[in-house]
Amino acid sequence: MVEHAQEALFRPVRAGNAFEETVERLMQSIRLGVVAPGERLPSERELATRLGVSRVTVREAIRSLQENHYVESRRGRYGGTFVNEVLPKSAPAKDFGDVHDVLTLRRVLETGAAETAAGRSLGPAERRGLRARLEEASTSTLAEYRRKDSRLHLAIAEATGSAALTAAVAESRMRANELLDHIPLLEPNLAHSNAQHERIIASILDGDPVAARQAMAEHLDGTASLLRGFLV
Amino acid sequence: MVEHAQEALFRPVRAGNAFEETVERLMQSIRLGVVAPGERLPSERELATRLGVSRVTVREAIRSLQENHYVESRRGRYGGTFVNEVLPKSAPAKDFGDVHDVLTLRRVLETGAAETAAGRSLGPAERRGLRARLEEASTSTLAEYRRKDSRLHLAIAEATGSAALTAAVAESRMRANELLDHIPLLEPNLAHSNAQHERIIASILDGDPVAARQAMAEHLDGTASLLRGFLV
DNA sequence: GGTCAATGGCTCGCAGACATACCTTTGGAG
DNA sequence: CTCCAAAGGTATGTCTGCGAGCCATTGACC
Repeated sequence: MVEHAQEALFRPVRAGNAFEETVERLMQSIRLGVVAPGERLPSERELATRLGVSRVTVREAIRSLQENHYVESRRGRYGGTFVNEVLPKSAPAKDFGDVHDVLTLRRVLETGAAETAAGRSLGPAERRGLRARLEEASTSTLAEYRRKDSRLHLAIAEATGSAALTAAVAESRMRANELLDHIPLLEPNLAHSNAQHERIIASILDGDPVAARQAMAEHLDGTASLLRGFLV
Repeated sequence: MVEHAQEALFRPVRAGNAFEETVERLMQSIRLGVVAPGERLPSERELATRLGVSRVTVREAIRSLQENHYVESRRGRYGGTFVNEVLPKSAPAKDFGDVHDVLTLRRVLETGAAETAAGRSLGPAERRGLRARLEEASTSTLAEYRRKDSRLHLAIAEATGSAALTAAVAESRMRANELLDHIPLLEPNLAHSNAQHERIIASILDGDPVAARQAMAEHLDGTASLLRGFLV
């Protein structure tokens, strides 16, 4: 029997209970900027259907987000659950146990996504989307940077046309962001990131997979070494 | 709100119920050759702990595998649940809906894994393990090829030192194998695969990330185009 | 001003999964 | 030959999560 592969295959079948998983997903969609401040989440009934969870569970998750001041709900038609304009600071440190794990997977997924996206022929809508996200990120403030940055990276993953890859990137980014939230974000870093973003997007739009991978790798390695420096 | 990223984030939180997920995991460990024919699965109590599931659920899953002639259980000390020497043929065709999805993610993960593994300094045990898996695969018969092939690829993923990446590769391979089980496996393909395997492992052991990625990409693209040809 | 569709708010009974405890079988060690 | 540890086999009470239905609120539209 192959010993080590078992660790992967016999890992827990579910990360947490339905409630916790649901909270996690909604948090992700907010923290990654998929649903921006002021915007409305899908209705409870729709979320229940899409997340494959009962409405009761969705409501419990939303209540939890309300209590932590991430969202507010309004009743009546045209009501719904809205993301607050001012979001709480991130949770107080979790386990940094597997920094290497997170960073390794992130690097593989995101450099692969950049390369794959560059190798496809993108439609005009996709090209516009990428440019728009790039613009968003480059003009963002320090406060909203992490969210705009994630939206850009998610857009790149989407440009691969693979839902599974997009989901994997979202998951990986969320884990990486948990770590990144604990190190300072400085203006110079931000400017540097923006320059790298431009190179990445340009390479993708030019259809140059090698350059896109290379640019993404440099971009990620930058924050990775920052992280390793701060956490060790 | 970014529309498409929602598809990834608002996907179902759980693939199935605890029972189905457990069956899936045990099937994976058998079909991927992590537990070989004749070998014993971990005890029910251990599986329950590691999979984060009750022993009742583990037993139901094992019963299901028994009924499908994948395993047999023996009582008493030194008993246990053993993988049958002769395994049933794979299930009758599932949905080929997202071939592109599966292949895209597989390519990203496995080329990334090969590159990462080649970029690390591997210990003697890891190097021996890789060579052993290569030997296994190259001397295998047609019948057991898919399993030995998976063991080799999993060993490469393990060599990255990232459990998360290994788990992702296992998951991805399982999905890819479901597709591959429906196309013929011919002697010439097998010989070709073996040659490619040698190049991949050689590049990893030489510490040449670029060559490792390149070799893995060619290897995967071969079966990918085979698949696309047969399924379209 | 009335209507009504869509949304959040709420309740209750059922099925699945769980923890826990105990029973039965088996074969190696002493 | 006896003992007993470790494995599968069984039973029971609890709790989480689900389904389904209904209520309360709201604002656009007529």
